[in-house]
Amino acid sequence: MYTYEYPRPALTVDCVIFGLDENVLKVLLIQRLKAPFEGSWALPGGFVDMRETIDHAAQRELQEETGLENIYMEQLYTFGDVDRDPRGRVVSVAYYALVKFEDYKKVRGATDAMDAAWFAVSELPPLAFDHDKILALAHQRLKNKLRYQPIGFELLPEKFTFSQLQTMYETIWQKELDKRNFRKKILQLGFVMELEEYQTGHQHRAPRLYKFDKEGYLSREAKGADFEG
Amino acid sequence: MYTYEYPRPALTVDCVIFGLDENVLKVLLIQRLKAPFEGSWALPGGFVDMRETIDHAAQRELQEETGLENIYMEQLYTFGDVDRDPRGRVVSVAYYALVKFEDYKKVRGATDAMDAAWFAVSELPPLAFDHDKILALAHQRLKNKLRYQPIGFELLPEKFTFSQLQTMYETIWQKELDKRNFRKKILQLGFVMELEEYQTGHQHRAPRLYKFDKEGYLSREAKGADFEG
DNA sequence: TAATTGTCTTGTATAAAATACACTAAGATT
DNA sequence: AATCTTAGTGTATTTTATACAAGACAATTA
Repeated sequence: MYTYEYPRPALTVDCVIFGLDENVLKVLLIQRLKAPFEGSWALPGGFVDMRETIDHAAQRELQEETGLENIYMEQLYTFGDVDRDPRGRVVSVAYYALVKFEDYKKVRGATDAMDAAWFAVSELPPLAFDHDKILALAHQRLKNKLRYQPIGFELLPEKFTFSQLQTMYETIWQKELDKRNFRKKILQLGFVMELEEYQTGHQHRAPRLYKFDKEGYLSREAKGADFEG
Repeated sequence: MYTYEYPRPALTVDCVIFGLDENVLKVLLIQRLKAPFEGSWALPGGFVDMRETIDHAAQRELQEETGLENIYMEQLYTFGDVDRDPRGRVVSVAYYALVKFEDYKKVRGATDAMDAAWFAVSELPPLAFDHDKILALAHQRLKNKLRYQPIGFELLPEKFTFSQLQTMYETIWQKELDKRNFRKKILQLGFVMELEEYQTGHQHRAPRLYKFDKEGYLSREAKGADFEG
């Protein structure tokens, strides 16, 4: 038992993990093992330990509930409404990340969850707590972030075609893009490197493969990829 | 005394309040009344009560320590390193806002602080805790936000001249702008309304006054003031 | 009242970036 | 060889960003 002079809210973390399955944006959910919301689907998450940073808590909870390890997540927002948890006052710091769906396609419910599974963002089950709000904000942020930073490469295999890249952008933005202009813009940004390899095995012309050009990206960033001034 | 089954971090809020004094970007600090860091300058802030949202806690603490009331603040980031507070584990949700410096020029240390005062962002005293980190992040965010949203009008009097507006942008961005191009861009954005009034009393041509055009801004936002696609 | 001072206000030419748009190329299959 | 399907490419137009200099006007002073 732990005693304090003043009452303290409990502190949790919640993780919004996005992945791209073909052309569908999905999110990783767990099925809750305990009350409240027993059996409901929810974002992976849990209580922050005293001896870990909140970033670490997010990583740990994700691992414990879904098995995903070493996922770099970014802090999203802290949710602190008074009645967001029926157990009492619980403040939750939300994180989000993009992962390669292929690498984590088969998730199992790990230690602290009945089950874990991917759901299309457009067809979600009812979620526990205020997790629908958290997820909506994360989706919003994802869309914005993609504009300025070359995240999203994390969603693709190491070598990818221009079609795959474009489809990813179209999926996350929910909008069709022109092939030629898209190619022009991406090449101009210098985020990708052309490879001398082609993706074969389909019944049509073999598309060239590309990979993310980290150096190109960083040198651009150093130059100051600023928009205004 | 309050007892819990598991230990809990304490939860605080901290507020970064920016104001523009002539051409100098300033931030509102308080001088701490108690240990730790007694007598040090720090961001206004304090513990979250059980029956208030974290947003409310930020407003309340700001009021209690500086007297500023009804300031709309935006959540910035949550700081959760293990050793950021010598008293033990304390997680802090940071908020930031812009206020009209003129309206709050004379701050007093209110109930919970020895003193409160404005400091130029470029000439800060040593700060308590990790408040330098918080402030740096807030400044960063402020600069970015100004690009996309017409905040900053909160920093000016209701009626302002183009010079004042431009000087504000130059101060926050720390960069000189071309007068003609600046005027063109702002007018094109439709954020301001021309008034039939002029600012007199100086020994030179009287500049026209403008005010923030909320309708113009909102209609633009509805149209989708998007940058890409 | 004419000249001076200091800021306010305005336009145009050029360069860069975004957009719209349609055909040929090349594997795979029949 | 013909067909199917996706890959790949260029140009003209519009929009936006940038660079840049002179006259307008109110107040003050000679």
